[in-house]
Amino acid sequence: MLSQLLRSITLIHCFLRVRVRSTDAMQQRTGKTRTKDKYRVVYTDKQRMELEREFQSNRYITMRRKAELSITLGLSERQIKIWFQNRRAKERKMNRKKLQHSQQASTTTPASPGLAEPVEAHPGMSPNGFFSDTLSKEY
DNA sequence: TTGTGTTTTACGACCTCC
DNA sequence: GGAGGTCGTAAAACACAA
Repeated sequence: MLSQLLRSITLIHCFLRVRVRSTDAMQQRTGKTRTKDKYRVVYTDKQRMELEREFQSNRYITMRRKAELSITLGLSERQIKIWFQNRRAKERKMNRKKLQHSQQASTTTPASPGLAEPVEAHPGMSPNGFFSDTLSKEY
């Protein structure tokens, strides 16, 4: 309850801060890929395909694979990390949609146990959604 | 062509683990 | 304390109906 309130406050704060963000200041920071003239880049089909293929074989990329992909695709490790984060978010979103549809379709009949929330393919997940490092730190 | 909805990069705040 | 996770969001890019 209290934590939810705190979270809402921080999100509002984040929102307001982002609204007044200066791209000039952003540009001066190191390691950032957003610049004044390019808010974001569009990845090539090859980059997307390779990232997607890696994602299909493993939802959580290892440090080694990240370094390898960084070289072969010409992206920074940070970009690869964020791509995987966004890709997992996309998958969760799709799963939620599917779940909603299946629940709507079966409002008269209770959903089968197998249709419960699709499991995020991460064995070390703790109950509140966070993980215990086992996978992503392997080499 | 244009208005509108969706998807794709990129980020910050916060959290957990070591 | 740092790395990397989620969540929510901004804004560019894209898709598509009217």
